[in-house]
Amino acid sequence: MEFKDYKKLSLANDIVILTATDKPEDDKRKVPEKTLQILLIKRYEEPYNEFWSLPGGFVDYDKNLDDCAREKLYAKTGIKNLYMEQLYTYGDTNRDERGRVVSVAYLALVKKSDINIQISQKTDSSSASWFSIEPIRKTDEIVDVSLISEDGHLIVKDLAFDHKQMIIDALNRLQNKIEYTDLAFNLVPDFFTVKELQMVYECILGRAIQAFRRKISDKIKPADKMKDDGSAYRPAQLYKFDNKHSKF
Amino acid sequence: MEFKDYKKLSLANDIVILTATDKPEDDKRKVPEKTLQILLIKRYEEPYNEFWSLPGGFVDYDKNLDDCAREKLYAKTGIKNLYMEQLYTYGDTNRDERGRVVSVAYLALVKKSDINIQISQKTDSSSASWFSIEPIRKTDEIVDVSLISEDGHLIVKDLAFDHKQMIIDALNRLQNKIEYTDLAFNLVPDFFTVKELQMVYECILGRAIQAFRRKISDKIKPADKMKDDGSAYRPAQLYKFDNKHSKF
DNA sequence: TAAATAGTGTCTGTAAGACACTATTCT
DNA sequence: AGAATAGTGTCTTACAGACACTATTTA
Repeated sequence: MEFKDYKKLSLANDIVILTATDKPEDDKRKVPEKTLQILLIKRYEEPYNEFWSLPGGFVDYDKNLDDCAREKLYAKTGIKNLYMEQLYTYGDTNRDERGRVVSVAYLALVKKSDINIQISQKTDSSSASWFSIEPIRKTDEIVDVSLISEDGHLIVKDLAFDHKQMIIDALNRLQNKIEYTDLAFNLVPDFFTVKELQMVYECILGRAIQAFRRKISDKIKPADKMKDDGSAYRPAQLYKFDNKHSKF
Repeated sequence: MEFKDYKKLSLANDIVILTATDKPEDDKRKVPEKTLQILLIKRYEEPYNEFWSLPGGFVDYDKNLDDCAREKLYAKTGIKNLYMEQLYTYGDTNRDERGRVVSVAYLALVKKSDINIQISQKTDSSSASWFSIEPIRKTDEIVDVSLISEDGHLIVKDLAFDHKQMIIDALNRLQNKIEYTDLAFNLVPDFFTVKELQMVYECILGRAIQAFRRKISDKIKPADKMKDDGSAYRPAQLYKFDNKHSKF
């Protein structure tokens, strides 16, 4: 038994893939701040030819929704086990001029150190690139973003479809959830300093945090390693995530 | 320009419509506790013939996703302006044996006093009914529910499709959001006593709240009315929602 | 007067903001 | 020695939990 065709429509995924990276810092003695980065794909077809867009594609009739998203994520990053959650479903009639397309957006968090260089190889006829995110806030809520490419240029054109709104929604989700979950640990290496973790929290929240060390002391445990990158002053203790009471 | 048909699938809405109502209380001098209730529809077709299910239906190709849900909600309740938010999208391949159906679930909150009696008239060849919800919690999270009809009987069969999971997800969403938003005011009449509002919070959270009056004092303002229902002892001040700093 | 609700006062513990302070390491 | 980070101590404020207390009304 099947449904009549008039009821059917196209369903897509779009994935907001975020990572945290060091901001360039001239003074090499200072601990660099962090910025969020997002992976975007350049389109080479209409509509929105030559616009940047979120990685995504149509949902396969025979696959679970979550599995589809995870497969697309793997194709772009080469990582299998990483954090992903459903974000929101966008279903306005006019969001794709080719016809009715409803899109289920996902939010994924990756450690930059985990990413495979397969990225550009796997993507066919389209180029992928990381962009730094500069959120624009109104009373703590993110209402807009600027995106800056690795060579320092702003994206001047809008993004394809309603992808900018998806990014804004994803950033707000992350900003809210980071306060009561342990999502931030998906954005630092397995071994990290307290300061590094703090920089991740601060760039997501857009504000400084006091007494940070005390607030997360029960979520981390010291590793038998010290940071050793030559450029710093006093070397910092490296920690790892203590997932005794992890909350995702 | 259109997409190929093999990409297409069926998209549905399901709506979790919740309200709060007084628990039956033998001692008429006591302020009654509140229970959450949910509106369910009895199916009279396969699959899941004679099972209870969430109100819903297929998404119209020519209508925005949100508008579709709002129209269905209006058809069931006769209310136009009420609180509704998108809950989650359920997309496992095996959730409907007739074929691939992805469903976008919504959560709606209604004041029992606002509901039109149109309900049973508007629903064609299917009967609608309210069920009291008894959540089952594990460390504060709701993991299951029992549903009790107005004549005191438990639903013994499971619900249709994955609708039970949708209800559980909706209740957890409500339980979480009620702590940092003003959603609860969608579940009390326009004029309410502090105790009545507290009963709504307590039944959603599943625990008692201390010093409730102080915590919400800046969200309510006294109305020029007192409660007057004959049965109580000292009559209580009626308040209304002060939406100066409302958060939804 | 008893019983029940309406509403206030106050103590205590916890956690965050603010910020001064000590300790350590490299140039 | 100076500069920077690593890490601690402590004061204050705010708020939640707990619970005793007063006030008001009707059976």
